[in-house]
Amino acid sequence: MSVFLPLDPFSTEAIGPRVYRAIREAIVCLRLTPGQIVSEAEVARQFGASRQPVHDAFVRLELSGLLHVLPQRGTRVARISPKDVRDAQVIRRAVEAATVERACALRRPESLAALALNLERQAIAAAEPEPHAFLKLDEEFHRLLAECADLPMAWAIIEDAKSHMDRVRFLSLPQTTPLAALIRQHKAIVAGIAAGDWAAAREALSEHFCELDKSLPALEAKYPDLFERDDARALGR
Amino acid sequence: MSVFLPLDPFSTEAIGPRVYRAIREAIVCLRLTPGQIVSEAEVARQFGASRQPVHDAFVRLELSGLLHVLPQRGTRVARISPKDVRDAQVIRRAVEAATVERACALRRPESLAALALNLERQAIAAAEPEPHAFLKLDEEFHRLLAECADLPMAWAIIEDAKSHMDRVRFLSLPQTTPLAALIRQHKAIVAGIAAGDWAAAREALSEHFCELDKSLPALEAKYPDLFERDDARALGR
DNA sequence: TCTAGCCAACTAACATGTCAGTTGCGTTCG
DNA sequence: CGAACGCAACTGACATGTTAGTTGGCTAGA
Repeated sequence: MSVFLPLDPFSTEAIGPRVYRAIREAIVCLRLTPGQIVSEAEVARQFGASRQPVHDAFVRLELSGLLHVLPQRGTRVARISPKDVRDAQVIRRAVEAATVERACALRRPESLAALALNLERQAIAAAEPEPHAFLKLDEEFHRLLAECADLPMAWAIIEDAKSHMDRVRFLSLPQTTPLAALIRQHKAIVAGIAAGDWAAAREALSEHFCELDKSLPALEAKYPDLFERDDARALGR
Repeated sequence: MSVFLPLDPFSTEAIGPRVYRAIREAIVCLRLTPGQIVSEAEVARQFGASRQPVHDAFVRLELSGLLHVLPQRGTRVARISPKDVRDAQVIRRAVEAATVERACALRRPESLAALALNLERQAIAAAEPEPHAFLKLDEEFHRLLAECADLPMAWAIIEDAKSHMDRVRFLSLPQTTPLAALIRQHKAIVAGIAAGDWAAAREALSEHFCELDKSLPALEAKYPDLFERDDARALGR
């Protein structure tokens, strides 16, 4: 049993992007452990593909900061770096605020309808014991926000920042913030956009980012091996 | 005579990153024309390297939106897209504002000293007829800002956004904004950070972004072939 | 003249071969 | 026992071979 979701053998999509998404998903969902060593050849073997598409994926994941490639030595899944998580949050807060601001200015009816539909689905998914469906919808929600602002570049950045924050969220899944609060904030954001009320939307968004920081120190104490130490960059440990 | 700066044959740095930088620089400085077709094999030949490092560079440049790769068909230098330029500006404004805000909070003496030194050099470079030195220092200035805020992620984003804006700037080089105004804004930003006066720094920064928009329509009319048309994505043209 | 079809030449995607650098583990020598 | 050496096994970087998909031009047929 592999840590990667198997590739659909009937898909006509190129292998490269599918391998990339599969590896990324495994990292963000912590099925690839922070700090774990991975090798291009070994991962290629697991996918039944050649090293080339895996190499391309590694290049992209290194750019996102999810992998650390040490030339001629090896590659490891980036440990969770509290600084990186906080920095990603700063970036995301700035970019997503600008996104919401523009969404307020545009108020695209189709995108707002898509957001409303997504909100309904969130309410349903929140009732399930399995959090996976909700997390997927949460991702979709923020993608739709960027679409609503007609800012695809913003989504690329938010997606990257989010990946670092999501690993922490996955780590704290049992004692996570009640989903009801998140949904309430989501609804307030959409309401703000629909009303063209930037201040309200911005306020709701900024609440959305407050939770994470509090849980970080406890998690770091509980799972020290998954966290980056400020010193020591050796391959060992 | 090639559009690429030749690679230093004595460098011990890996070929990949050097090829990447050389291609990127050629695109941003418009020595590779927007819309121009490039091929991995041909570029590799020009560098005297294999296709592999060029391929890796293409992957990264496509992610930045500076290249458009059409699978099995070809790759072309992205035309200047007014929407992309404006979107990049929105992103950069948001991220760089957050950067300056944090720089104001940190007020790192070493980074401020480096900024001060850079400002002096800008004043000297502004006197030269050749704008290249100044543009290099401008790039350095914004990198130092991110360093001052201890936000390396922000610099990666700003660098990407900047590349799209810089192509427009290169296009308008003769009738560009007087450098004196830019330097004045730079000084105001640094003064604001040094004083911990976020409002002042933010104000100076936002002036910094006002120039570009005005020149876009005229440039688009003057060089229609270098600009993205909203329709038509065919390889021809 | 126009059209349909074939084909050569190109592309990037994918696969694999080769290389230099790194590492860790034995072994050998002090 | 411990330090130094050497070697085998690994890594990703780089090189190159192979393939499928696209394109544009030529030609055969109307």
